[in-house]
This record gives sequence, structure tokens and C-alpha cells, in this order.
Amino acid sequence: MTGNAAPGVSPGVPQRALRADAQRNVGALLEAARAVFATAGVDAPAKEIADLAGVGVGTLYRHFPQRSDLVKAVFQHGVDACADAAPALAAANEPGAALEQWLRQYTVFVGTKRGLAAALHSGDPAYGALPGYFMRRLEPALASLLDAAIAVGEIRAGTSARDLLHAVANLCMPVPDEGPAYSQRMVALLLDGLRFGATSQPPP
Amino acid sequence: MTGNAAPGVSPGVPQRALRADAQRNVGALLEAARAVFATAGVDAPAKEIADLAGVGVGTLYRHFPQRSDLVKAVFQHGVDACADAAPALAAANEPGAALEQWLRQYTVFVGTKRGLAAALHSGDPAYGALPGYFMRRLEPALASLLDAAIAVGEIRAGTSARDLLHAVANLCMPVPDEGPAYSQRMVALLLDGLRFGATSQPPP
DNA sequence: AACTATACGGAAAGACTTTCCGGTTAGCAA
DNA sequence: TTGCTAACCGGAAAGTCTTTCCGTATAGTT
Repeated sequence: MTGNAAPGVSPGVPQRALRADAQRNVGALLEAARAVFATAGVDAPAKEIADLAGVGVGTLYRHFPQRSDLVKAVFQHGVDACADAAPALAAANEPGAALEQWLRQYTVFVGTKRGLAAALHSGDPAYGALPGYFMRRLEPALASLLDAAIAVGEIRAGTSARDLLHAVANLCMPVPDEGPAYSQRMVALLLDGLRFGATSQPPP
Repeated sequence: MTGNAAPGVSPGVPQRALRADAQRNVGALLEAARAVFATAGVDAPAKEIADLAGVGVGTLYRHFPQRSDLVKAVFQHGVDACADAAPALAAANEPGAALEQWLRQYTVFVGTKRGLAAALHSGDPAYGALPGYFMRRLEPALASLLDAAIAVGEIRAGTSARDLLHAVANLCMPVPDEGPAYSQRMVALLLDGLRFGATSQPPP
């Protein structure tokens, strides 16, 4: 074997830094894919994404050899953004408000992924690792906000971060003929249910 | 409009009886699709299904104008079979055994639908009505078995049929590199948890 | 037995993904 | 700055799958 000594990078990452134009194109492709997936779903034609990014399909397929690679990259990007937002929100807000804002952002994220959640559970091995990544990154992020809000008494204890992530994701999924506003309303409802002093009467 | 007075049939059902050969072909197609979906997933090529059924693709597309129509038909067939099996099982077995056998059959059904659950939640309006159909048929069927088993004291109360349907479906979904046996084991575990005095004796 | 509405099969058209390759360019060295 | 070359780019072409179309065959009727 050739002695290609690379620093400790994750598998799949090229050993050599990308050329500047290639870096630009990868960024443009990710951004374009995010936009197209959000409006046209994850099954949108590759050409549409390439056009929006201002590159040819050849370029798209060089950086993301399979459609699923692009989908994965966009998904991980979104998960990372959500996870990384938690500390900043916690630093800038009261615990309750931080939690609320984070959930709002998370709801938007999930909402832009119609059809992606389906792909995740499709059994396609290409997506096998994503649910794990999702939980690994998001659960600690939400848990920190949740614990803080519980600690100051704004939110009642007894609901795990994991359950809440799932609940919100499911809440945002099914209903046809409903826009993102619906999801936000339902999630707000759920959050109210977590508060102390919620105004609605609990079921018997 | 032409006065095409048909008896009260559901929309989409042809008013006139199919010719005998056409009826045979529809049956063969449904059976072939069931088999192919179970082994190759719902994204298997239409030609594969047509070949197995011994017909041309033209025939397939005449009876099921879109791929999704075939998927829907197979799914509803399976749901119906599950739902209709409940009374017979209840009549021929002790309540606890009937519940156990029904859950086993349901587990197999869910297991043959890898990728279909994904399609259901894909946001594709073609499948919009299916989750509702699923619950409408299966919840009463399971509820009757569950209630009977609770009534004779074999199963503890406190778990709804709806929750159990969801739980089993989720249990059977994710894990890669695991066969149907895994699902059966997990579901058996879940069922043991519902029993009074669970003994953890492995099933035959 | 003849007739006709209905159904059949498979070729062809369309759409999308993925591969390939000749031309172009960023980054480096002198 | 100039020249060199590895890396990159774009789009045409190939491969795959869905869906349409139409000439031929047949079930059911008179």
C-alpha cells in the first residue's frame, strides 16, 4: 500500500484539502439541496439542485456520488445546527424561553424534512446510521435545556428529552393539507402541557 | 352527465364486473406484488412483479394505473387479513393465546412491509388515507382480543390497543442486520411484559 | 358460429440517476 | 510574472424504471 499518511480524520473525508472552487461548490450544493428538499421534497431531481447551485450535475455527483449522500449531508447539517444552537440559546435566555425557542427551531427543522423521515426508516442501509446520529447529537442538546428549565421550576419533570424529540417529530409529520403553522401550534400545545400552571384541565 | 346509475359502490370500483381472465390477473398481480414487496421492498421494479404474475407490464398498469395503487392495494389486503383473523382466533383459543397468535401474525405482516411504512409517512398524498385505514380496521380487532384477555385476568389492563399497535410496528422497524426472528423475539418480550406473573419462558 | 366489448402483451416514450471524458482552472515553483 | 500540472468542471451519453399506446387475442353474448 502507498504510505498515504493522513491526520486522524473520519472515514470518507478526503485527505487533501479541497481546492477553493470545489469548497465553494460543495457549500453551494448543500445550500441548494436544503432549499430544494424543503420545497420539493427529497425526491426532487438532481438537476434542479445542480441548477440552483449554479453547477453541472457532474459536479454534484463528484462530491456526492449517490443521491443519498447528499440527503445525508443535508440532514446532518441540520442536526448539527440544531444541536449547536442550544448552548447559545441557553446563555442568552431564561431557561424556559431557551427551551421554547429551541423547540421552535427544531420544529422548523423537522418540518423542512417531509419525506426525509420516511427515507430514514425506509430500511435503505444508506441511511442506517442517521437515526443514531440524530439522537446522539440532539438528545444531550435538548436534555441540557430541559434540565435547566426543570431546575428553575418552569417545566415539570418526568418527560425525557428522548421522548420529547420523538413526540415533536411525530407531531410534525402526518396531517395532510396543513402548513408549518399547524406544527408550531401543536408543539406549542405540547410545551404548554409541560409547564407548571398550564391552564387546561388535565384528563381524569 | 350521462346517467350511469351504478349501485352504491365505493369510488374507483368499476361498475361492471371484470371479465374472468381479468379477475384472475388482478389476483395474480396482488399475490405477486405481496411476495416481491416482502423480499425486495416496495421499490422493486414493476416488471419483476408482472413477470412473477405471468402477465405483461401493460396489464399491471391497466389494473393499477400507478405504482402507488398497487402498493395501496397490497397494504389494504394485509390489513384486512389481519383484522378479519381476530374473530376466528378468538373463537378457537383461550383469550391469552388468541392475543399472542394475533400479535405474531401482525408482526409478520409489519415485517413484510419494510419500506412501506416509510412510504406511508412520505407525505405523498397517494398514501394519505392509509394510516387512517390501518387504525380504523386494526384497532377494534386488537381491542377485542385485548379486552378479552384482560377480562380473564391473563393480561394486565392499562395499555390501549392503539398504543400496542404502534409499539409493535415501531419495534419491528429499525434494526439493520436483523431478520424477522428478531422482531418476533422483541414482540414476545413486550407481550410478556403485559402478562401477570410473566415467566419469561421462551415460546416454542 | 359470428360478433363485439374487453383485455392482453410488449414496444416505445419519458423521466431520472449515474458515468465518462475533453476542456478549464487553481495553486505552486521558478 | 510565467508556466506547469493535478484537480475540477460541465454536459452529453448510458442505464434503469415508470407509464403510455396500440395491434392482436379472447370471453361472453346473440
